[in-house]
Amino acid sequence: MPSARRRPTDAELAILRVLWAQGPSTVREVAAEMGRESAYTTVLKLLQIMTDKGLVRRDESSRTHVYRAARSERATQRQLVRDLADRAFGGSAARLVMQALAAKKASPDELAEIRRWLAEQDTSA
Amino acid sequence: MPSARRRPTDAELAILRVLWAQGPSTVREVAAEMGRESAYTTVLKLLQIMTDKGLVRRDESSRTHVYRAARSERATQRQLVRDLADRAFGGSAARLVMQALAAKKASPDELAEIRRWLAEQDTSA
DNA sequence: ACACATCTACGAACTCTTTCGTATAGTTCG
DNA sequence: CGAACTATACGAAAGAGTTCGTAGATGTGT
Repeated sequence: MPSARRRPTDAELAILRVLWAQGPSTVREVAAEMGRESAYTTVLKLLQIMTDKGLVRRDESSRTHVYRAARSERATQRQLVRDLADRAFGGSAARLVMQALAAKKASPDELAEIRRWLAEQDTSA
Repeated sequence: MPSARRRPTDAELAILRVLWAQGPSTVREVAAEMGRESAYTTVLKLLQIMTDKGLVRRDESSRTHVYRAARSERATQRQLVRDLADRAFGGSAARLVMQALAAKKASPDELAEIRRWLAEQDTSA
């Protein structure tokens, strides 16, 4: 039984974003945050599927269930980046990085943050 | 709204990788490069669909058609990075960059290349 | 010409994702 | 109690993606 780690679909990721931003939430809270783009039962169904897949955990102790993301935003982002690097960059994170910097202009602040990060890599290596 | 830019699917991306690496190719050449994981007609069907979508161009001048990627590898990579930044990083390329660096250790050479890139940004700005 | 190989076109099946309506049960409150 | 409200569960449909078999056209070698 291969522990095939699947990446979240688009709709699933949209829900995860809400859960990461707001913390544990009910179906209604998630649906409200997503606007009228999805009906209440659509969000409910997605959350049920995501529970089966292990993407979210469900607290059923009260009648109104409360959902929370099973994995952190950072861990999920890492998985997605790794996946994209493998699928489109021959597994090279560095090449992905340079395309990322080219794809959207980073602000001076962001560039500074990246430089700081790189400097830390130097000292810690 | 005809110019709704869709991202290539997994199977499409696998084929594009072959076309980028090998240049314009026939169905047989693509299928051979992909091993026995997909039957010949599967590759053919995908290429037909990709032609309709505008992902590849088809040269029909000889009986055996020759396909080539419609967009460059770089342009496609950029689109994918932008898409991922929007879906999972709040549109911030810089945050994606730092996760990319964390997701897979970059080699010293790669880190040096990134520093060089950053330095160029400085001088040109 | 005939047999055979190779090519494209196309349809059908199957899975996965996404959407939402309806059914049903628990809660609230007049 | 009973009407209105809110919750979960479930089914089904619609769409996208993937796979491959079969049909039919075209080329090749004997």
